[in-house]
Amino acid sequence: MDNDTAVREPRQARAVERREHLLDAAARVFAQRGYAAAQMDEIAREASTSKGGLYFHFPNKEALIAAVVGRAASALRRRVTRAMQAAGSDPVARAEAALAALFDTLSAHRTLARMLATEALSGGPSVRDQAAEIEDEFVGLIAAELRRAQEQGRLANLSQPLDPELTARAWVGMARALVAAWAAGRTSAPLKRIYPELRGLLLRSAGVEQQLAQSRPTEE
Amino acid sequence: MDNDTAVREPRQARAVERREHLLDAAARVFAQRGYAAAQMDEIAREASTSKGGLYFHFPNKEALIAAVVGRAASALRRRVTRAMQAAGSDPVARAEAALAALFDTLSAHRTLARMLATEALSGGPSVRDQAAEIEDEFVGLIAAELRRAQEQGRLANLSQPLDPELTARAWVGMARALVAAWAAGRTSAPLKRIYPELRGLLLRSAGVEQQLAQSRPTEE
DNA sequence: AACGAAACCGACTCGTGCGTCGGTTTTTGG
DNA sequence: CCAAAAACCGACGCACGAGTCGGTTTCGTT
Repeated sequence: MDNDTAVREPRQARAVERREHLLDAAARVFAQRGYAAAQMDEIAREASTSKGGLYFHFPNKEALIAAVVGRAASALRRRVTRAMQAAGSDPVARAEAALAALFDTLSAHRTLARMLATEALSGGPSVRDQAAEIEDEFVGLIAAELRRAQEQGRLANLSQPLDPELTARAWVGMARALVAAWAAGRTSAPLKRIYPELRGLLLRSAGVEQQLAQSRPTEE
Repeated sequence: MDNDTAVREPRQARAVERREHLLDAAARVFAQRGYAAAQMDEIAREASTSKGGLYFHFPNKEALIAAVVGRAASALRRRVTRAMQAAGSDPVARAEAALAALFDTLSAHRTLARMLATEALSGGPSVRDQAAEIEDEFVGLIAAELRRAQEQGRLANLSQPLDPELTARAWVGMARALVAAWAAGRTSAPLKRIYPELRGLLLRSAGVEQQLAQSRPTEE
């Protein structure tokens, strides 16, 4: 009938939607089986399509997992930066918000957590590098806030001032370790109890004076 | 000639020695290539032997990496427990000594660090489990000391006392993150500077009063 | 020396799973 | 309604690498 008021999705949109669908399926399979054990056939089946259809959208397995990891990273990045903005301008609050968002997001999606914290390491070197870069990105984000906090004298002043990047990496390492243990079911502690305690460890480690130490439930 | 004062190694010893040699080669290759990409052929070549010879000592690839990881874990365990003994009876000193030994050992052997911190994750589920168990073991070791320290009132007394196991896991997570970043060359900080700072982060995070905070160079 | 067992060798088998490709269906534009 | 392009299908080809196996060498024993 009418073809200018048409509601049809102009191909591009369909393609994007389809791609998304495939990525969902791939993420599920990769998360469950790990990179090596995940088979392209199974991913296709999981997406109710065929290998040919899958290969129409992604040139090979490596590119597929790269896309999956990349998308997960974007989602994470979005959440973290939003949380930081919402936290205002206080660097300590922003750094803490970033960690909280990271922790929340990962623990809300076991799949995503497994993906980034574990399975990404089992792919080829390219995926490993990709995962490392993502981690570095978050470390950088937090390190920047710590640096500002330090300049404002919000951190403990020690004989030698602490290195923001090193501290940020340690923070992320803590969070990752706790999430990983939880995701693998190796810890008895329920999630609710973990974060507040982690928060305490983080802040104390950097010598932040905890004037407003009320546990503020992790938003979202 | 004489057969009771014989110096010959009674086969058993030779076998052990050979096995050790093979494990060395395997460790190198696994560390460099990762589990999946490491080929039995290459390991054999690295050990200047043949695939048949390799398979005479190990039934399959899985068993081989399990042995490699197991041996590395033993070495680590030996060092850590010795360091703890040497640290005396003070629980805080013992916990810290354990971490220091862990950090020292890993950072002294890039190969070993890659093995445990990274490559172990890329093996099959069995290896992953093995690695997780090893980590849990160290976490338990440290958690026990933290618990004692807590009972002696050496830790910050907060509204709710901190969970020793969770704290221990966070500590190990920190150490692992820093070692991994260093081993992958993603951090500019030289090793010498890393540990003292890590030590500060650790102790502060648990609210330990640092009466004897002198940096005591990591022994060995 | 002579025998048997342990240790070692490397060419071959064989399962597996990635990626291809000719063909079919669906969508789009005219 | 009709091409033509896009999207999809799934059987097949093929490389790869773990594990096997018959044969050879080394070593200890008598």
